[in-house]
Parts: sequence; C-alpha cells; structure tokens
Amino acid sequence: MDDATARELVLDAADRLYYRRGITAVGMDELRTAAGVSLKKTYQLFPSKDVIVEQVLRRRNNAWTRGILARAELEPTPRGKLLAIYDFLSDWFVEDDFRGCAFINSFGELGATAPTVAQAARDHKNSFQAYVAALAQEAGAPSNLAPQLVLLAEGAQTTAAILGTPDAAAHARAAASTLIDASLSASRRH
Amino acid sequence: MDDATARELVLDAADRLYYRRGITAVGMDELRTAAGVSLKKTYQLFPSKDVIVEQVLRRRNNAWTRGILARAELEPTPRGKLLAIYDFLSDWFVEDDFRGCAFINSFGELGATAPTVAQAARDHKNSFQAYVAALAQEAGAPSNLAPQLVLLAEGAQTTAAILGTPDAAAHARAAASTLIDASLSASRRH
DNA sequence: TATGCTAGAGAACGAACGTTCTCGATGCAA
DNA sequence: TTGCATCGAGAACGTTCGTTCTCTAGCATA
Repeated sequence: MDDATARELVLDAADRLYYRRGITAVGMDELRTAAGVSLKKTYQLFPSKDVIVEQVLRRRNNAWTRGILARAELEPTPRGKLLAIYDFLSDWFVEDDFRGCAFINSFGELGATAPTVAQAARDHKNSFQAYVAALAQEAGAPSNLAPQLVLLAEGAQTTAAILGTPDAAAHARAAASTLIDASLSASRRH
Repeated sequence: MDDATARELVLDAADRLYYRRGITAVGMDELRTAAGVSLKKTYQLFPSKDVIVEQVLRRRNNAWTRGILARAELEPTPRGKLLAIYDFLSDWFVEDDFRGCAFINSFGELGATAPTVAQAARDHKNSFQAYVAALAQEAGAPSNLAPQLVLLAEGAQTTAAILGTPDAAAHARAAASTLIDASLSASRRH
C-alpha cells in the first residue's frame, strides 16, 4: 500500500472516530482496525498519537474553510456571504453525525493539558474571525459587527450539539440579519 | 471528620480540578490528595467517580443560576436583567481560572460516551434557555428573541475560553442590546 | 530451491486509571 | 490493660492505554 494513501486512511478514520467519540476514548488499536492500516505502518507514518490529532485538526480546519467559502460563492453580496455562514451551519446541524464543533470539543477535552490542541482551536477561531471581519468590512459595517456575528455562529454550534436540535442555525441567522441591518444603518447615519 | 464536610471537601476539590484540567485528566488519587479525604472514605460517600462528576455538575448548575440571579436582582427592568447576563459573564471571563463553560467542556470531553454528562449539559442549557425566555417575555419581546440572546451567551463563553480574552462579553452585550431594541420596536409596530 | 527483506498480526511492556484490600495506628468501652 | 471497631495510607488488582517488539508468512532475486 502506498504511504500517501495509508496516511489518508489513518487520518480519515481518526477524524471520524475522534469526532464521534472524543480523542481520548479512541485508542490506537481501534484506529488501526477502522483504518485498515497496521499499527507498525501507522507508527512509521506518524511519530505519535498527538501528531495524528494535530493533523486531524488541521484537516478539519481546511474542510471548514472550504465549506464556508463554497457556500459564500453562491452569494453575490457581502451581506449574503455573511448570512451564508448560517446556511452552512444549518446544513451541517442536520447531518446524522453532527456532534458540535470539533475544535470546541477537543479544547474542552484536552485544551488544558495539550498545548497543541489549544493552539489549534485558537488558530481555527482566529482564522474564522478574520474571515468574518473581512466580509463585514467589505459590507461597509463598523468593526464591532464581525465579533458579534462570530459569537452567534459559535453559540449556534454548541447549542445545536448539546440540545441535539438544529434550530440554533435559524435563530443565529435571524439574529445576524438583524445585527447586520442595525450595523449598516448605524454606519450610514454617521 | 463529619460525613457532610468530607462530602463537601471532595466535591469542592473535584470541581476545581475537573474544571481546570478536565475530568479524565484528574485521577482519584489526585482528588484524594487535593480534598484531604482518604480514598476509603471517598468511596464510602460516593459509589464511583461518575457519581462525583454528576454531583459536581449539579453544583455548578446551581452556582451558575445563583450568580445570574444575583446579578439580575441589581437591575429593576427586564431589559436590564437580560443585559445583566453579559455583565455576569464579563466578571467571570476575567477571573484567573476561567476556562469556559464547564458543561460545554465536559460535553466535549465525555458527552459521546457518558450519557449522564450529556444529560447534565442539556439540563443546564435548557434551564438557562427557560430563564432567558421568561425574562424576554416579561420584557414584552416576541418569542424568537430569547434563543438569540442565548446564542450570544454561549458563543461568548466558548470564544473567551479558547481565545483567552474577555472581549467576547462586551461584544455579546452590545449585540444583545441591539437585538432587544430591534425586537421590542418590531413588536411595537405590530 | 535457497536467501534475504518486508510487512502485518498481535503479544509485550510500562504507565496510569478506577476500585478494592491490607495493615498498622488510634480511640474508646469495659 | 484488654478487646474491638474504625480509620487512613498506600499497596494491590484488573483493565486500558500508547508504544515497541516478536514472530511468521509471503515475496523478489539469484
């Protein structure tokens, strides 16, 4: 088996299992079975479980960014692109295996003891903040709008995960729409 | 030593350690040292670690409710009481040992494998939702305001925890103020 | 066929966990 | 003082984890 495909098999299985059950709950033995890659080869490709976790989180961040961007491309206006974030969340929340934001979950699980996990969560949230801030500026809104929209997205993810219902996406979208309108009309007044 | 005080010592120490480092990361041996209660006595008072976790979460929920209510009592109007939520968060976020919402963290850590932990998180979030909904109704707002305000509070907690900065409380408060005003003026128009 | 090489299955290892057990010390009733 | 119950410290137990090691089967090459 090719090294590259083995790497991918391991990371795919790790992502699925870690997201569904938590990182600590999934041992290397179970990962090996799910990936179909021997333990020996796995340790040839990755020096430790920590590194697998790190790379899984990096892939998750890329997938998130791609998903958000793909949804935004369907919308012509900055306002539409901002609201597309919540449409993206809405689609995600109804998926069978949705279990919240992987970064929030892994931060809660390992953030206090594993600095690389905490850093990955910070990086992810910072890059999302930057994305929203760029869109908000493009829309002509003052700089305090973006952090507010981010809070709605974060809150929607945790609420949908814990309560197990997807309603939070619609609530977040409605609130975001209100905040955007208020922000733009306020900036027009000055 | 009195049983009641021993119980309290154990739960106090467990709460502190679990919150700071995560539940799985804290063993019974460390808990015993921190609490100053022997392992034997601890297992006389609690049948298992799971039960300790359960009671710690219950106490956390009570403390949260008391804190929110105490802040609300300082405000005469429903609108003020709603915004007091974010003042409460603001005070909390700047505390040295703030590390996010214990329920979100423990849900991320154990929600997938420990049903009682997942249920405790659900109960906590539901009771908070109900509290906000009652206040919003008292303020004369339509029923879609409360879930939006809740999302801001949840998002602020995770954002402040992961980024390590307390700014999220102020952003949430400003957004909440905007949403309340928009909601009340909209309901007056109908 | 003989020989080296690779790779996978799973045993092995040391550490850490939750939980129970042992043992010696202590305090108190008679 | 003696006997007895209680208690804490920490050893012990069985399990699970991450990681490494062993052993065997298969395969390419001479």
